[in-house]
Amino acid sequence: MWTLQAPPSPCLLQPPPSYLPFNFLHKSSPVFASYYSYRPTSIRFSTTSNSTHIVSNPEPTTFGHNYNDSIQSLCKKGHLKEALQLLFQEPNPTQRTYELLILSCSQKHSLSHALTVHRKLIDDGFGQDPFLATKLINMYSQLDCIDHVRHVFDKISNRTIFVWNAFFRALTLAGHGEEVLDFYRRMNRIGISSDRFTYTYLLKACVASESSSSLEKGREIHGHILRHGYERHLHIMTTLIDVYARFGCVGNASCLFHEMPEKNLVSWSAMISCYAKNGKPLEALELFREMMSYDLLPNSVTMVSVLQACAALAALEQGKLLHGYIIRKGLDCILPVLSALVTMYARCGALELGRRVFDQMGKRDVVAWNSMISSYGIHGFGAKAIEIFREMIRYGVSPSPISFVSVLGACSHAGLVAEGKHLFDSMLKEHNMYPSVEHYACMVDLLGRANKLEEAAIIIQDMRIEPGPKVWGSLLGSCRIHCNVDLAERASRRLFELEPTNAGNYVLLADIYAEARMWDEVKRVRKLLEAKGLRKVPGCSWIEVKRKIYCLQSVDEINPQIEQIHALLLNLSMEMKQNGYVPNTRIVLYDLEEEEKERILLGHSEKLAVAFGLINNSKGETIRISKNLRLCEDCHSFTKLISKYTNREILVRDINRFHHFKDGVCSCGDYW
DNA sequence: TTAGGGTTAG
Repeated sequence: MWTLQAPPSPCLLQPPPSYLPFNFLHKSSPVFASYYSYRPTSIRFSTTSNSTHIVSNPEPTTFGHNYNDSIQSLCKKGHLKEALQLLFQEPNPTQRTYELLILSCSQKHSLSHALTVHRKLIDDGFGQDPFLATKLINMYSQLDCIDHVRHVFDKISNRTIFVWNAFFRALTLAGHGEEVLDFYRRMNRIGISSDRFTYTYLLKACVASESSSSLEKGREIHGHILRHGYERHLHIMTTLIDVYARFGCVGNASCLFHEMPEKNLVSWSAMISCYAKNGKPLEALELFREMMSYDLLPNSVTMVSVLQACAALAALEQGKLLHGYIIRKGLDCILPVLSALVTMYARCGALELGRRVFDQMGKRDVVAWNSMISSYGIHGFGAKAIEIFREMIRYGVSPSPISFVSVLGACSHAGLVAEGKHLFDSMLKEHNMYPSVEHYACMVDLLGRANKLEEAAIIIQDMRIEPGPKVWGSLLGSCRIHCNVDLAERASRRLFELEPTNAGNYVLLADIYAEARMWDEVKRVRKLLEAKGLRKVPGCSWIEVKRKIYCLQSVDEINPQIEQIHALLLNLSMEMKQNGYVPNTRIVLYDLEEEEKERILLGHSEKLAVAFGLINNSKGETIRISKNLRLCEDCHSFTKLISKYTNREILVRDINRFHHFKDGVCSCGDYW
């Protein structure tokens, strides 16, 4: 159907009639000029089809402007209210008009204006336009209004693949990954084919889904991708690498990456990030070097992952080189890069350098503040972490859930129980934030470490949400420190149900039994571990010597200096034994002769790294080590004595925190 | 019209 509307009256150049919804034509209003330059001819073409609206209003005015140009110009300048006033003046807004306004509502993050635009759009007969439905879904998604997203999706009858894709994206962003997969099945049942965009959203939905079978679903989508011939698609393959990375399937990710026929900076960065995040920092740095050898220049995103890898390795010299590169390439004004630098320096033991980067930041977002809070935390400066936390609030930055995890973690490392409790209580009272499982886990850790195990158990009992594996894991960890067998058995029973394949839980329980000399129980847990085909994560320590990073493992046959290392450790051990060192053989999980247990203890990766540092570093140079697990009691007391005996400063960062050994004392005050 | 990688914690 064609509708030819009456041409506008020439009186449009006169002042507007008084019935206009807004008094927008005050001379100071930015819309004033636009209004008077607008002279549409308003020929509107539309069809009755529910899928197509060809509505056009393209005529330039005498002044070289048309209506949509005016709307666009107002939107660009951020004058959304005025653009809306203009909308109500126009008898024939077009699809383009609404597209511009929807975009502007998203940018201005204004739900009230969004609702106005949406209502007017329906009144003007665009309610079934799939193009605009897609835009509306994106808009409501950005405004965090998932119910409005659902409403738009429910109402639109012509659901093009664009509409489905936008809906999947919105649901995923809102954390409803599980639902995406249900709708995907529905979409398949009614015979709508996916396109390349659908697969990337489906994969992201698998990651967002909290179901225990998310990985399997991801693999299923991978199968669909292969069946539909997208296995060479750059974006889909990159997303797939990221999905496997997030599930910790480094092997799968690496296979895909190496089989990709075409790679770009994003795919390289995704793989580097996968290694950095999954305990393979050396591989991350190696891949970064390889990428650079192809003259592919890293961007800020790549640099963040590489800095993470340096942080994991405590590779200070490498980190400094990267900092130089970041400055040369002008990436030192990008907030995530600066936050990553703060963390890198702190995790490499150079807290002061991290603080310097933090102090020089012109602008600080909550992540930057959190980086600094956790940096003080891992170094054991709990009071300082609380001070930074308070300073952040004074500066007007609202704490995020991670700010609380960081500051509570800092209290935990420093044994600040009362302060931690107070901060925990302030979450709801002062910041209107309900504690999550992570926060409860921090509280259990705080109380547990401080040997208030029963109080920690009561916290779990009174939780308003289901205690997850993190909470029970914290309790089990505390039972390990204070050797509480009864509570450990309770915690591990739950953990074995919740995380049947996490080897770490079985090892912790076996450690507790070993410490209590309950050898039959140790054997039982070990058998359970073997029956499930699980393996203890092997301990490994990294050390940087003359800008090169070395990895030492307890069963190390790769290092050419291994014999020299063993000999040095044996000598040191014998000499220190004469000066009071007693090997803590109780932590060895096997019921062996004392001598054999001592030999096992001397083979711990952290001691090998210390010896390697003593052999290869210059005299007096600080030894910096990073370890993938928690430092064991024996390595801790051994390193304390070595620092005194060899007059060396030794920095060891374990999975939890920093240990700064000097003159026979550790900065953690033996509380870790 | 839609798309891929990143920052903070335990």
